[in-house]
Amino acid sequence: MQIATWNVNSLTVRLPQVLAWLQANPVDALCLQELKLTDDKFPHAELAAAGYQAAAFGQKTYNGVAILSRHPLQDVVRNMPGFEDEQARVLAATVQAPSGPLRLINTYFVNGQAPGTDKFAYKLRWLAALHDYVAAELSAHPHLALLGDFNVAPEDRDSFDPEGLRGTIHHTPEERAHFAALLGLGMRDAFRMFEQPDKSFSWWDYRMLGFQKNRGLRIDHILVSPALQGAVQECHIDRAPRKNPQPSDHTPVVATLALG
DNA sequence: ATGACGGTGTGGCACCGA
Repeated sequence: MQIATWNVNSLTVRLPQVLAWLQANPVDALCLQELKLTDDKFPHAELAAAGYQAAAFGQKTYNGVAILSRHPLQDVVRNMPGFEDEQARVLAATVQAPSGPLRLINTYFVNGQAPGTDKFAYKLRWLAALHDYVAAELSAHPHLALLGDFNVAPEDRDSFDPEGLRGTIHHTPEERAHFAALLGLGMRDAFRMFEQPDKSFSWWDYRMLGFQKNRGLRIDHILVSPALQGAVQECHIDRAPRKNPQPSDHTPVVATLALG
């Protein structure tokens, strides 16, 4: 059982790359963020031809999340119940795998722009709501994974310049406290369950040769519930798609679970 | 300090991302 997350920065532009990646990496489920398209434009047919059904939650221009799966998807929920939000950032679904049900919460965390801005305040409200939502989902679904673009570099080692960027967006104590609060629910960062190369990142700025210089951040994550942790066999960042022509600025994170 | 790159929109640049 393999699950993955990828911020594609426009599914319209990146669909050929997603299809090529799925052919080379036939994961059981793939969570996508930043679709930047409405649901009527979602490419269900092309993905079905590749063996994937999809639950999509999009909007025009910004945001948008989808869960692709080789197995049936059930109990699809859009956004966080009780948290009013005009932005399409959260999509939950249960993957009915042969090994049993696996609840996935696909999230596109708020960027937050900079501390002190309205967007940052929105980010903190959103993070607080997510904590409560994950807590509720955990009690209902022991086998739970929280995947997505977290827009938080959890630790200094998750940033190419932790000193220079200290206190700036993705690096603030407030954001990191919210990430830690998710771990406080018993969730674990699958990537950090294993030894990993130094300077492992999942996003690089398009500008100033960010990728070539490995000036990146690790902000895309897969968190797994206590009942899943014993099943996690591997987790890695796949840098290959970042080398494509016309790449997304993010690249996929993949985890392998031994379920059943 | 600013912008650098890339995507979207109804555009001729502005806004947003991270």
